[in-house]
Amino acid sequence: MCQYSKVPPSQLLPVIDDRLACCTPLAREPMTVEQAATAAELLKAVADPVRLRLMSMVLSYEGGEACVCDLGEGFDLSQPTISHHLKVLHDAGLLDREKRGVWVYYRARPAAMAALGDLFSTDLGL
Amino acid sequence: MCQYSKVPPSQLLPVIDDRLACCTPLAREPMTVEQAATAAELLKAVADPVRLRLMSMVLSYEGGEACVCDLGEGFDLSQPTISHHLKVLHDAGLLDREKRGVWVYYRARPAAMAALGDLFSTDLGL
DNA sequence: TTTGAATATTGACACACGTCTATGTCCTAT
DNA sequence: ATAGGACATAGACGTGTGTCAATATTCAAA
Repeated sequence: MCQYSKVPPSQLLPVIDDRLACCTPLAREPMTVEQAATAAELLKAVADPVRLRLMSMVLSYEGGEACVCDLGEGFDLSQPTISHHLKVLHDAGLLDREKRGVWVYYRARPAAMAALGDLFSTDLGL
Repeated sequence: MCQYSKVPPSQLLPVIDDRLACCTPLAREPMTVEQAATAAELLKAVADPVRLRLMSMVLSYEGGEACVCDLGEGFDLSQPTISHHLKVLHDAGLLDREKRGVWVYYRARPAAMAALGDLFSTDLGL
């Protein structure tokens, strides 16, 4: 629980990102070396139980965003460790970050989520 | 290219697996610790550029299966390293393995692929 | 301006991971 | 029975990763 009393103010504007519109579905044709490298970076960021839970918490919070002070709970981990995991997700382009006063809010980037979804999509091209 | 002359015989029967029907979508509610652990194992297996390309090659091969002798090409890696990566994918439940004569054929497990797809699915529940 | 709280950064450490060489196993053809 | 090829396993080695304690930074309240 946050120990400060002020209420988080506004919603974040959705951020549009095209850096990740690279990921072909896994199943249609062999990936190129570059596609595989890019996709693997994304997947490595998310391939950790703590980071998966963090992503899932951010996504299911009201407004799709969450304060670090709320995210830290439920983990038996030190504050720097949580901060580290959030940084990994942010550096991979999966989470957006906004500081409001003393707090920092994280929000999932739709483009990155879509890129992950596309990787494992099974629709046959139409 | 395979150095043996015999032609790969039959198709594999599709394998039905329920061990992986565990993965809730990431976005609807916070994952449990167990869900995150299971999903992270799957993701870690696939979060490597070589393994991504291997998966993609297997999936896009005719009949959805591929011989190790064909998979090894296109990589600047030793045969044991390719074998190691295939084992990782197999141990994670992503690839099925069948030995036919001297060759070994790998085939993607639909249930595991579906589990990965579900993780990042954005459909809202219906 | 000083204090205290929220978060990030740094540096250290143990462990996991990707790769290789060397070797083993299993199958087929001779 | 033997030889050779396809694939797996074992062991070694360097690098990457998750974690922590300690410290720095930034902001708000008093």
